Amino acid sequence: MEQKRRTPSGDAMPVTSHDVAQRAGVSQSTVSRVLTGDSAVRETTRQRVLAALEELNYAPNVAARTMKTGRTGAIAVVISRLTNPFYPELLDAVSEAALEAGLHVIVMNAEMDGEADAARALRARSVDGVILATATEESAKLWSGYDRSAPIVLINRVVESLPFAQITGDHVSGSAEVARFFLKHGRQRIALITAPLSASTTAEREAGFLDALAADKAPVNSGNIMRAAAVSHEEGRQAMLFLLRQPQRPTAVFCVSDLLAIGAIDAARELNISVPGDIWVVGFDNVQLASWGGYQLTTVSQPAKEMARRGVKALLDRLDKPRARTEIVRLPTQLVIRESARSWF
Amino acid sequence: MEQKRRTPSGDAMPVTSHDVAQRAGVSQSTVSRVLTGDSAVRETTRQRVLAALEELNYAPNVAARTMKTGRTGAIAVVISRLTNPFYPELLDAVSEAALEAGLHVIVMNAEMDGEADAARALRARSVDGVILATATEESAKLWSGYDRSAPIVLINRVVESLPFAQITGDHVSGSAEVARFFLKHGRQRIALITAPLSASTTAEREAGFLDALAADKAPVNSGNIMRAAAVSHEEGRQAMLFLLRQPQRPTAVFCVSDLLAIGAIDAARELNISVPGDIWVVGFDNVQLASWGGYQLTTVSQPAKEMARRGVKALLDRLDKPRARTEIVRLPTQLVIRESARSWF
DNA sequence: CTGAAAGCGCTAACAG
DNA sequence: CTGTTAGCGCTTTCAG
Repeated sequence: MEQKRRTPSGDAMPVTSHDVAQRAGVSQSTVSRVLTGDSAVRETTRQRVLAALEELNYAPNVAARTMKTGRTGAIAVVISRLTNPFYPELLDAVSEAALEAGLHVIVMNAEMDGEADAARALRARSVDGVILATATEESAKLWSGYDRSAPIVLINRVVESLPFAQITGDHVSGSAEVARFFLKHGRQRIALITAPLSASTTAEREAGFLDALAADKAPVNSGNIMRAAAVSHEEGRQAMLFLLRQPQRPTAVFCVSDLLAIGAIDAARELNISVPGDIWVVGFDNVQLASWGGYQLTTVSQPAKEMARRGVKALLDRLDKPRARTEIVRLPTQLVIRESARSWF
Repeated sequence: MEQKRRTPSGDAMPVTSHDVAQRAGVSQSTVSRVLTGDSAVRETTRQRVLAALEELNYAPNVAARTMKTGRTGAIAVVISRLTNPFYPELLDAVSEAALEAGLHVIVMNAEMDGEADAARALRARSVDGVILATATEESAKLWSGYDRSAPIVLINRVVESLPFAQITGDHVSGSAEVARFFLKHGRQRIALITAPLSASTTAEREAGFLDALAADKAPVNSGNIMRAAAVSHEEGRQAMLFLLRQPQRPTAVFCVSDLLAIGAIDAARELNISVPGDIWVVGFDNVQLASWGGYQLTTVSQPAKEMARRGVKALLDRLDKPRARTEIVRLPTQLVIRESARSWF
């Protein structure tokens, strides 16, 4: 057994490829060759190196490798607080896809200046690329220094003015489907609980819904459009309380997010108003919770897994061939009918 | 305006401290001094460097800095899939605490070999430390090479055989409180929905509950102890369906996790059995969802924020003074009474 | 106070 | 096939 190298204070020094080389009786570069595996090494020496690697429990110093290769093996994912249950699902999906590609995921919080942090990380080369899950028009100036060849991808939300690859759901048609669903079942007084327009997802869902209704000569009464200050359970609840206390209360409400819809259902519950007996409630996202007995929410499902998978893939493509063209992809969405909005015959 | 350096293929080269030095008319080491700020620099030259820094939009290369300083500015957090809503809340809290400390968070998925990945990252020096949120006895061998001075901290779950700092909740007394709550309100037939014992949280909650009942001469009938194969809505639901179909069904159930409890409530709902009229249901964690109208879950609250804050602090302490002693801290928990288990007088 | 110079550990030419 | 060598960009002595 060799003597471990030690600092003056007695700490064990980390094992370097030099230590491995010494132990295997080869040069340091041969160790490197075995590690990277792209250059031919005689099988017997390879075995010797492999053995030394194992015995010393060696792991290459990532910082040193990064300096040479320019690759860190990590990507930043900028996402909102995880209080909206759609985001954990999306983050999980991104993590899984990244893991498959051998990449580490650094999470940055959009509400805590995460986008600026990600921009800094990219310039500092501490990540190979960035996935923006919650970009807004506000983001545009932050990324103005980058062109389509930059390793940046948007998922979930879209920002048309940005030149990067973008993967989102087809929110317009998903919401239009909700509108037609209401009309087909003769819902007369229709309401909308929406959110700030800064998120493209919200804007598209709102437009898709309202336009489809207007196209059918059934425009929504402007008094029935509630714009929540944020996407949260409490905001959905408050908006619904307001709607339900009107003299002529609506008979169907579309909420641009499941979280708002769940707050809305809870508001109805508080007032002893039956969902769907007295009022239908529909959400958007199809989070896990939407399928559980407490809510049984009719909603539009978004392909979060697919979005994540494609986002990571687009990022990897960009790293390999920066000049390939970028595009905005819209994945199909689908109405999922459950108890919160359905007819019984 | 200076010429940007370019690669042969025409890409803009990243700005280095050399570029900044040249522009400011000083040596590269002076730029470094200004950057690190620990060495005195004449104010006028400092200003000149600062200006150049700004103009070139410089960001120091993290890999190069890491090589010199040994610090990466990132920590790994190993956590389970985010499908149990307690974990996003915990991760959010950790992220926030880490951000405050100027650290990036790399998320690793315990179910996808995240612990091994974290161990590798630590040896590769791609992270400064590791927070294990979902460690089990299984983890022990992975970390056997490390002693108390290693930058590793456990939060949420505890593994006694590990020598690291550990921050958890007082699950035993929280669960005992549930037991006494049941007894005080005369609940006779008491059941438990628990989970695999590999998680210390589960083991402690289970023991705390059962021991408190036994101490009061009200031991739980072994037929009323359901051990779910995993912590999920579906497992909670199935366990509850079984309990409710017994001839003498229980009048109170404690679930070792809110997610199980929510599944249990949904099972009761399916069978038209009233909660809390026919049966009380209590969970553990106090996730956000527990307070919403669809479940109104009585549960034991855990200080996730505090756990995260302390975990990050413990890690930072370890980095600064590796020899300080480690300990297992148990933060207080608290019964939160809501509709799923309460009496009306 | 400032510049010159030595490496951190690795990869990738370049010579044998 | 293998060893020698030159840096990657930064921090930190060491000399002025």
